Amino acid sequence: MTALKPSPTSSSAAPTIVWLRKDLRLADNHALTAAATVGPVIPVFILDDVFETTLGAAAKLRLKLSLEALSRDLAQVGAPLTLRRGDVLNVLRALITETGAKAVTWTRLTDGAALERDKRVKAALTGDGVDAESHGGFTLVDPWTVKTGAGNQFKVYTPFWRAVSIRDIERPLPRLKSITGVEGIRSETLADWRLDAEMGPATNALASQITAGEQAALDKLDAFLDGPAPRYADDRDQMGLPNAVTQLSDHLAVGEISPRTIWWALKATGDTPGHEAARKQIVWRDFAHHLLFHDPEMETRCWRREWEDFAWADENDAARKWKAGRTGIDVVDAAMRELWVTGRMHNRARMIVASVLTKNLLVDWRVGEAWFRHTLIDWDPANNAMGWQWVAGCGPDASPFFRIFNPATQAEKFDKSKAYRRRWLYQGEGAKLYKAMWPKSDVTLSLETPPLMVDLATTRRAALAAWEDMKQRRDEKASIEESA
DNA sequence: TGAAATGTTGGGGCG
DNA sequence: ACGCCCCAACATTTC
Repeated sequence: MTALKPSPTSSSAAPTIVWLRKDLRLADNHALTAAATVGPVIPVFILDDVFETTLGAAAKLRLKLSLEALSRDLAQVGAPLTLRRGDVLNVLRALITETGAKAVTWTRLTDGAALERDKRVKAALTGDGVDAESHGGFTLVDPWTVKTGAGNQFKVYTPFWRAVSIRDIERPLPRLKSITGVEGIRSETLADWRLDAEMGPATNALASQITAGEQAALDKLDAFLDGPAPRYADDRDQMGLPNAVTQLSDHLAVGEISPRTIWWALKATGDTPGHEAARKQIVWRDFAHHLLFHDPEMETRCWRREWEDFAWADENDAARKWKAGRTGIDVVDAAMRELWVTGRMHNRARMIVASVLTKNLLVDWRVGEAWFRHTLIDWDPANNAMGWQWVAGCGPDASPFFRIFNPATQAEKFDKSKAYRRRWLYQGEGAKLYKAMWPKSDVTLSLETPPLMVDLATTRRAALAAWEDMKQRRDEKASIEESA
């Protein structure tokens, strides 16, 4: 992480390639600023296997919209975005040959797939004699720098929050107003990438629900600070108040806004319980990346490994009904439609639907994780894996399996006015959007909901029994090992 | 960032 | 006035 030095041998410095990935912004972008400070810049986005295989259908569409916005923004400040598809190392080496670039910068990612790739790229470029330099900023703090008093990783959120909140969080860098670019670099065409292909006929409907780009993110942040921020601690759980939350999750996922920008904007504008609750949410995101960094298998394996023995069901008919929003549990079906139509879901609703899938339906959390990955525009590897495991009971923090949400009780508490359910069910605005998106679906826009697919009290008891079973098998296994 | 079951308490109706 | 019972409200424990 040494600072780039201007080339000592020529007055016109060699260009620097800025390899953009999930930092699609001009403000508080250390990789971009470091490069722009020393000479001409070649911003490049490379569509590689990691993007192609990790992103779901909705996230790919979201990425497309973000790249459109970034492309406009970069052209406006003088350094047009280059698009290339292929193996990252091949693309970077080709660009270096074409342009005589001497350095590559990027913003670090620490999830498993990206980390593997980036290590390989850094080693190879360094071997080539190219200055390869990674920068922080995707999270508030680098995941490996937060340690307990004993020097270990954190496994519980609250102490992690305390440790992060007393740290000196870096102040965001100002937005770059002018960047020296390089002329005549071949770029592929975004449309050719067909990033909307997987959304199929729902593409336009979903796109109409998205406001992409750095400016949109900053506008939403301002709107939040000017309005609901002081009441956020109480109102954030109210599913019928979509404007009580920041709505920044999809912007964060592609890096159109940095968490440090949000952190310092909250610090600067208020000291209410609402402002603190919002900062806590940003730190949850850091916590997720902290956990994933220390357990790179967390996306596919239970964080508490002993939970691999739990008798989860694989994809089944119950799971398919859950995905389709046909469970007969009104708040669940409403939430699953919100997910389809907007590519997002209220945080409280995410916990409720996840609890129903993993506990009342006893379906493997990975089925839900995969569905969210497919449908969320704000999909993030760490947030998604942590969230699902947290609810399923096999994840971190004090969330034992017997914390089983009662959807009816949750709806009564967090959708008392029924505004959320009305919006997404029956004749609500959201329900109409859903119907327009899936004209051939069997969803009727009537007051009728399907019958409850399961009895909540019975399935609750069954889930607790399954948990007892797992514990018993674990104990038996332990005693066999002991006697052996 | 549960929910249900169980335990405790205290006020009021009533004999 | 007093004890008894009922039960709502709240607290604690258990799953």
